[in-house]
Amino acid sequence: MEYTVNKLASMSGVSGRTLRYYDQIGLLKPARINSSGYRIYGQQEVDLLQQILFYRELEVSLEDIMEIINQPNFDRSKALKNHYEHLKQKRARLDKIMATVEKTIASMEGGTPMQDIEKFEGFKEKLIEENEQKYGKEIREKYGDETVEASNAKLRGMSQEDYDAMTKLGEEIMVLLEKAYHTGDPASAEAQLVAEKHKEWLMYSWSTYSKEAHAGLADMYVADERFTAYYDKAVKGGTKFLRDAIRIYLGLEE
Amino acid sequence: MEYTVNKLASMSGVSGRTLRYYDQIGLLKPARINSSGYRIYGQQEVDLLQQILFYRELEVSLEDIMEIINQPNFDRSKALKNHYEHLKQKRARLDKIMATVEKTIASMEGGTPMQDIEKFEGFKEKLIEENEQKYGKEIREKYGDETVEASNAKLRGMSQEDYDAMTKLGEEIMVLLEKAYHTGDPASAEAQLVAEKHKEWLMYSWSTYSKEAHAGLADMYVADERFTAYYDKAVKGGTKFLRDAIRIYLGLEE
DNA sequence: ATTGACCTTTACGTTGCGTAAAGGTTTATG
DNA sequence: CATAAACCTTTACGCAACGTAAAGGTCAAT
Repeated sequence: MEYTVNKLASMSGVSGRTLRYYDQIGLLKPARINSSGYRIYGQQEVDLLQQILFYRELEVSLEDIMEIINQPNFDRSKALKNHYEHLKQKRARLDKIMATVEKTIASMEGGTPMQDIEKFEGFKEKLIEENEQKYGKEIREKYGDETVEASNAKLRGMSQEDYDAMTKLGEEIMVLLEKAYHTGDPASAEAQLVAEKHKEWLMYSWSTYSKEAHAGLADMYVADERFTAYYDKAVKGGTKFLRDAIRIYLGLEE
Repeated sequence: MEYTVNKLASMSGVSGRTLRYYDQIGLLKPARINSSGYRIYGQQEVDLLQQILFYRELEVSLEDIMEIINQPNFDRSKALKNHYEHLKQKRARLDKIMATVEKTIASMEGGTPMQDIEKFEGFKEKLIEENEQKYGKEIREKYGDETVEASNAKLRGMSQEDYDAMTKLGEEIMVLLEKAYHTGDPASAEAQLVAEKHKEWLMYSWSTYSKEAHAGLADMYVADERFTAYYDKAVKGGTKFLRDAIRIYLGLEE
């Protein structure tokens, strides 16, 4: 039995375009081309197409399918295990997304305005990243992954009330920072108050607090333009001023 | 505070290209363009970008995000619920795929050659579809969804042994069909044997058997070119011959 | 004045086809 | 037997959300 494109197409449930495309990329060539230029497929091609569609169903890319079917002694088992890991990651990601969407819907039904939710989520992610930047590089080795993960977990699981309090504290810090900045002295009472509030603010997210971690974070604020931009919203140069105040507050300088 | 593209980019963790693209599609326009043609973003745009990225994280398409952020009284809750259903379907599909991959790997480790597995899966799907075509249209209403689902489940859960037996029987039918065809008579003993074997073959997949369903399936074979092509592999015209034999076997004709 | 670090626009590549458009071939019908 | 209907062909743009040059202005510093 021989089939033209659309015959094979309707037999197998794919489109004619798909078969021409498979021919084009060399995935499935017709058995021969007749005198009028028509593609003619035979039984072998039907079987091969079955194989291809099997892998395609599993979301294997056409490129990978080519490897699988073209190399006779290809390690299919290894390839599939590899593919399985991909799928697993994909599902884990999907699960996380779905959880967030669920939580978001719940918050909305609870009356929280959408804007706040977005900010909340966006901010939490930023904080986690902040943590990651600080801890990730130095502290992960020093204190182990558990400290970091615990901190991230604390953040992710933070209640709306805590978040509100934290946000308020954060805004307060910005106001106080601007005032303190105008004293011109990071050792001033005003500046030291900001440093203390900043520590308080940190406690919302950090599972454990240490002076060196706090000082390190302050340094990172100055080094990382994202944080510089954030604290400079209060006053230009505010980030550096904050760092100095913190270092004095921690007794690292005078 | 004002930011150029790459400033905002490194602040928010996206690329400059992304911001230019968002500008291009009208998702996020800069606050203004300076005299040199540079894009300048302000605080409002930073906040808006935060919002956009929040939804992007949830795998909402940029097109949908535009709707969400551009229409002030847009029903975000409804949109998110809708989106959640999408994600649910996606995960269900992923789960099915992963189950198949797992089963495939297990079979391979059990020593089953890959070819057989592929054929097995491909064939099962074909059978399920076959069931669906017949049952889906007529029987779902008559006998209810349960009959159909039971049948599909029976197929999907079929053991390798049953499958092998079924395959063998299927091949036997093809051979017998060709022989019977040459008698020229669908009422001949040979043809009636084919019809009986075909019923036997069906029993592997059907949860319940009825004459009318069998006759209906035979009609569908003739009507659907995929099945016509399949049975005509034995002999050209074999499908029609098979249908006639079955109808006589069932006592619907003489 | 030149270098280097920015910025700009234009445009092709990615994945797996869908969907015309323009034109030759085969089959069915009047 | 002519012509229409039903096939087949190739070429090529479109899709989502950017990545990645390429070619060329602008700005700050040396």
